Amino acid sequence: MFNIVEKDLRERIKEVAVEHFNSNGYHGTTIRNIARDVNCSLPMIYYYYNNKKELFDEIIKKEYFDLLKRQAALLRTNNIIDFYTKFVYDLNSLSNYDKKVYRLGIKVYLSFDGDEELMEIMDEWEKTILPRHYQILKPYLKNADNDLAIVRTLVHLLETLIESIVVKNRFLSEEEIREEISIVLHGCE
Amino acid sequence: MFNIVEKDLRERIKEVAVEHFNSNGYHGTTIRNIARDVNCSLPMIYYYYNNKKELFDEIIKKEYFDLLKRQAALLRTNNIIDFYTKFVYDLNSLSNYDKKVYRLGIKVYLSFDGDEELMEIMDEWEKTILPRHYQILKPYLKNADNDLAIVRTLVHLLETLIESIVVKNRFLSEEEIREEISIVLHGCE
DNA sequence: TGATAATCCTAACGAACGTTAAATAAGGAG
DNA sequence: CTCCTTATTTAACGTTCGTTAGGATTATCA
Repeated sequence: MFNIVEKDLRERIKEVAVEHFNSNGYHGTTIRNIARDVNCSLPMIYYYYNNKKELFDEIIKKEYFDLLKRQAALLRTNNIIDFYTKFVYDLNSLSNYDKKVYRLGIKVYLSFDGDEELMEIMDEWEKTILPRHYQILKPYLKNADNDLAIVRTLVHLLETLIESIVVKNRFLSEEEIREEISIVLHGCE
Repeated sequence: MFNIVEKDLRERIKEVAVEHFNSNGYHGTTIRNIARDVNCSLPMIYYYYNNKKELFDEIIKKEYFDLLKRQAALLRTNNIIDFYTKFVYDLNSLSNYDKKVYRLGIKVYLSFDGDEELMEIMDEWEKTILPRHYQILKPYLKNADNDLAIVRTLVHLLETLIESIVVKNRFLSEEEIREEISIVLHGCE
């Protein structure tokens, strides 16, 4: 009746699971510990999720990819360097939950967790990355010979910056982000 | 007596352990499976290593950091772009064992495995990275205002390239490596 | 050869795991 | 009030885990 203050149990389970999978990996996470932190009984987790793997998969397939798409949708601006700087800088203020989902996704992306099925989904997504950034950068690129290399380098740099913020949980200032992106995109303004 | 063909059992255990920790993570790896693949009895692993964690720690503390130091020692040349290109390119031909040790180390570095003690060792090493590359790049840097940013960007790019080769197990051609490094180090020749 | 130390094995321990059966509680519909 | 669905619990199943006790085998060398 007055269950407004308390989130849906199913959702709370998922949130705690993100925390645990993040800190202890798939095999290091136990349903019992999740239940303890959620403050519910152990079988309740089986009431909402068929098994451990299904819980993990839902986090990656829904939460992580939703997050990626939300991030990708942000991408519009006039100045290309401002644009990418803001894109990375805003990751600093991602919610803790989103950061952990992101981190977990990167873990699967690097084959540090998850299984082959999830990896295939990751590969599919990865194929879209370079073309997408190429489209964004196209109007700003000048000489045709190393255009693709610039896009590749930028994507590589973005990867490390994202990793720093999301995985290593560091704060990167707008200035240092801008400096590095400017070095790769020098001449593109 | 004629044990020449067969490697030291202790060493073989470690090699198989690298394989398992790599594929399944710390918690996903079982002593029993290691023993099976080594073709020895289960308690033999406890004969050479006090417990599972000690086995894992030895791989990171000895094998991984030995590898990092071996790699860092390679760094001398005339042309700075050639130099870094070769540095990355040569990772392609690392032995499978070394690649797996490297991968495992990165996993710990990103806090995806291991514990806090190992993380501290990682942090110590990390502090040496920027100064070391700054020393190497110093003679080639020109204007003082964004010198440090160039070093940082290069180190970040190197990180992703290393991850591509070692973690994602991709082959990167010398040309694409050179292109990306040249973009970051444009003007430094 | 025979003692001593280094290797190696079979067998088992207790604990923790993923998962499920079965019962109970709560809440609205008729 | 009864019935039925949904939500939740206690208790346990079988399995696998890390680890160890205790004995067997093999090498070393006086």
